[in-house]
Amino acid sequence: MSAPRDLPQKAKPGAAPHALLDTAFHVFATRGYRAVRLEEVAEAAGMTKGAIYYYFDSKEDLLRRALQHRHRDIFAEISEALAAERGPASAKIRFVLRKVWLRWSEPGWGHAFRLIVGEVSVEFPAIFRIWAEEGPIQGWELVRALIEEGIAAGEFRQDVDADVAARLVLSGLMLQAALHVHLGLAELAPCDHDRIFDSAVDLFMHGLSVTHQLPARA
Amino acid sequence: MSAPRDLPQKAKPGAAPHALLDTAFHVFATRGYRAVRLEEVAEAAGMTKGAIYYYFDSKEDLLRRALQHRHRDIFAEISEALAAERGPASAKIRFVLRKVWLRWSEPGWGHAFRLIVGEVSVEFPAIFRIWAEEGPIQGWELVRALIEEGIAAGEFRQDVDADVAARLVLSGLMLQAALHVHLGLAELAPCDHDRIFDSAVDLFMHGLSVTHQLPARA
Amino acid sequence: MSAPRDLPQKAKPGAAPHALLDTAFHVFATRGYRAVRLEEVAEAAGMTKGAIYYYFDSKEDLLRRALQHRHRDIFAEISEALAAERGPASAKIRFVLRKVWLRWSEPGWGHAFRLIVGEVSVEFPAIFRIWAEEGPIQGWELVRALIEEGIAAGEFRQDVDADVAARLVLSGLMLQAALHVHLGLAELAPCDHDRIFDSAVDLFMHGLSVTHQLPARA
Amino acid sequence: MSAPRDLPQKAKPGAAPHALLDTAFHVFATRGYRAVRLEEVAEAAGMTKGAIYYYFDSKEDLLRRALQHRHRDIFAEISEALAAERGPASAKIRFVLRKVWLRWSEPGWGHAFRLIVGEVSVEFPAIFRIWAEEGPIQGWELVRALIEEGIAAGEFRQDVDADVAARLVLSGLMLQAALHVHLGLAELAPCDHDRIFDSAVDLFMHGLSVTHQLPARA
DNA sequence: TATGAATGAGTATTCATTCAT
DNA sequence: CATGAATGAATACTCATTCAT
Repeated sequence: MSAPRDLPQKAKPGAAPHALLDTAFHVFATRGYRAVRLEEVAEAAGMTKGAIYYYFDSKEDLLRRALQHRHRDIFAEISEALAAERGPASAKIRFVLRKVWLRWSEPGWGHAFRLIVGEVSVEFPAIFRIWAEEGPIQGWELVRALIEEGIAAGEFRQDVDADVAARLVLSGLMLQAALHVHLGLAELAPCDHDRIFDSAVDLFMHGLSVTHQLPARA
Repeated sequence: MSAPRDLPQKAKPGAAPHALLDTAFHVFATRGYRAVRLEEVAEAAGMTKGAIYYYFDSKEDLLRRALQHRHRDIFAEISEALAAERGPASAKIRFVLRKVWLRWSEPGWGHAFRLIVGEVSVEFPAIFRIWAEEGPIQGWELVRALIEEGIAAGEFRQDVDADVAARLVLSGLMLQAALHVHLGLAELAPCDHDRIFDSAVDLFMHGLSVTHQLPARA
Repeated sequence: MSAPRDLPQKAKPGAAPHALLDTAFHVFATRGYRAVRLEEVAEAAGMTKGAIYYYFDSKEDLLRRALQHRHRDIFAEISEALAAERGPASAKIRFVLRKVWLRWSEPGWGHAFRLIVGEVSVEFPAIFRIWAEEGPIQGWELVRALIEEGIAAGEFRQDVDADVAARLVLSGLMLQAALHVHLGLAELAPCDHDRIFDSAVDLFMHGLSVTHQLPARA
Repeated sequence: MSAPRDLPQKAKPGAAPHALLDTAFHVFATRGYRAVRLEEVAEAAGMTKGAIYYYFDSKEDLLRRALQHRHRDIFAEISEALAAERGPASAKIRFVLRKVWLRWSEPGWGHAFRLIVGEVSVEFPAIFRIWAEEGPIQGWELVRALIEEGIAAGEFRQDVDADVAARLVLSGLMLQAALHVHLGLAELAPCDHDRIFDSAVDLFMHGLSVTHQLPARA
């Protein structure tokens, strides 16, 4: 699936564009849309430039379709899966966060993040907008709803700002995934992958919870 | 910084390159390093391509210096400022977070983030590394230290994972600044700028605080 | 002409290439040999590029054969028809001119003229030469002979330059047909189609005729 | 002026595009717009491809400007020169025809004709239209007016179709120039250059003149 | 026969870089 | 210092041609 693809093999006719899209996405994400020559994409896909132009109108067209093809509306999927979940809001939130953390930790995701935030956002703003709406924004709304559910149930504090809370935790995990897992910060500032998730969610849940603030010691 | 550059001829250092660096940074950040032609940078700076080559060796050189020039070691500055701060760890953390949030909210910062994460990370990994070390990583360490100070002082829970907590809150605020403040998400999912900060810090402080978990209402 | 072509496999000669040749000729003539892609020819002919290569060796081969196929040695035909004509030279000339004018007025002829004069002349000079010899030059000679017949019969002036006269009238009608009838000048400078022929022949005949020059009125 | 240009020499700065336009026109006219590579044009102009793109946006742009640059509104010039002419309409017409015949006999004109009729007409119809309007059509009108002047003066027959007469003689001379002088027919069907003009004009004048038709001998 | 897929040499175009003035 | 002009290597894209099926 998200495997880097073993390139040299002959692409089956008919399925060729499919494999091509995966390869193109991978190459663009890894090396940069602008920085990579179409010929390199072709080579990586085991074909020649001409073949790409048989299927796509231009480099831009290839990128667009590659993005569409790779695009999985993760929060729509999660919403569905969530419907089957029972239990308190905190459990549901934990469920959601685990799902996204796993997805964002998949190999290649960080490069996709880089591609979209770094290049698509300036070169194809319309595509960036779609990503933003179906990605982060939808995520914020899903989690915000769950937090509000928890507030209504008395599980979380009345005065929690559900919207901002959702934004903070998802943005935090997303950027951690991008920087730490994919962009090399794991080597510069090592931290166990599971620990990041567990501690982050713990902290987040503490922040939401109904509490008694103890008087400061001093 | 704005070093005079040792060039064969009588190069009068200073003024001109200074403005050029700002312009170059702005144009690269806004429109993309790869996507923008040097001629456009020159035009934006009110000179011609040739003039740029009087000051810089190449487009890459221009980018490097522009990044250096714009780079302010924010956490070093904050560390210094922090030295004068009295009060509990929570106050110090709030002080630090406010500083970074304001800095990250400055116009153009989000584009710089885009430039660095999106283009520099793949094209000039060494520069990216420097940015990472002096930026996020240093930030994480500064805040982690303050959290540990709070833990030691009994102000925060003993079982808080200071490292991850620091990562989460800084990553969260950083990506919020980039996406929300600069990359257009403010229009797609409006949220007041100050509220994001205030609510986020509130949530974070709650998450750290020593608390009495009340029995669930039901 | 529509020769079966000796190809390695069991090539069923005939029908298909015939239509193809017509289509190819039309497309090349209308849109330009160089400017048109073979794929467009194929599409216009209701087949695919590959099929064309079953019948023809190359784009050039297709053009050659299309030209041959469309080529009708008009002046040879006219010579034959002329043999049956009785009457004075002027009548024969009128007969010939009417024939060529009608032929040159046929739809598509102007584009063929364009193709041959505009593209074939520089890209395939040998083909152009054949066209010139069987077309204009043969025409000039045919008409010149008729004029000389008229001169010998005392019908035309002794001092008429039969060669140049033939050239002038045929060139004039030919370019009028090309420009006026086919290349759009009819809209920019309207003139009735039959009138062009009738008046032109009238003028020509007056020019040839034995006359008494009257003294200028003033 | 219309000299083929001695290419290797260094183009003076500032005047470069001027020489380039001439060269480009020459190369396109001689070898075909579509058939010629931009690099060949550059080479012929003593520069490199890049330099052409410094001055022109595209190959098409170069052609357009080259056509404009070379374009001399011959009939406008002739109209002016004509104003100084005294004498009967026949003399004026002879004057005009001589002018155009000389112009159309200039080296390179036939190639220009080929370029415009053969390629420009199908690829850039708008430019072709302009050429048609300022060339043939304006010529027809000028000569038609002179013929009408002659008719009014009693010099020419009342029943001459001035419009068609003008068309015929100009088209005849134009195509003779193109085919005979420039496109190689002079070798296939030799005819003295001056004789073509003199005999053609003689014939034309006879055709226009007031005459007494003698009874046919038979 | 005919097609869809693929090729690769060719071509227009771009753009970082150079340099005489 | 600065510019206009020019370069040429790189790159997107085209299209005649091939070929397995």
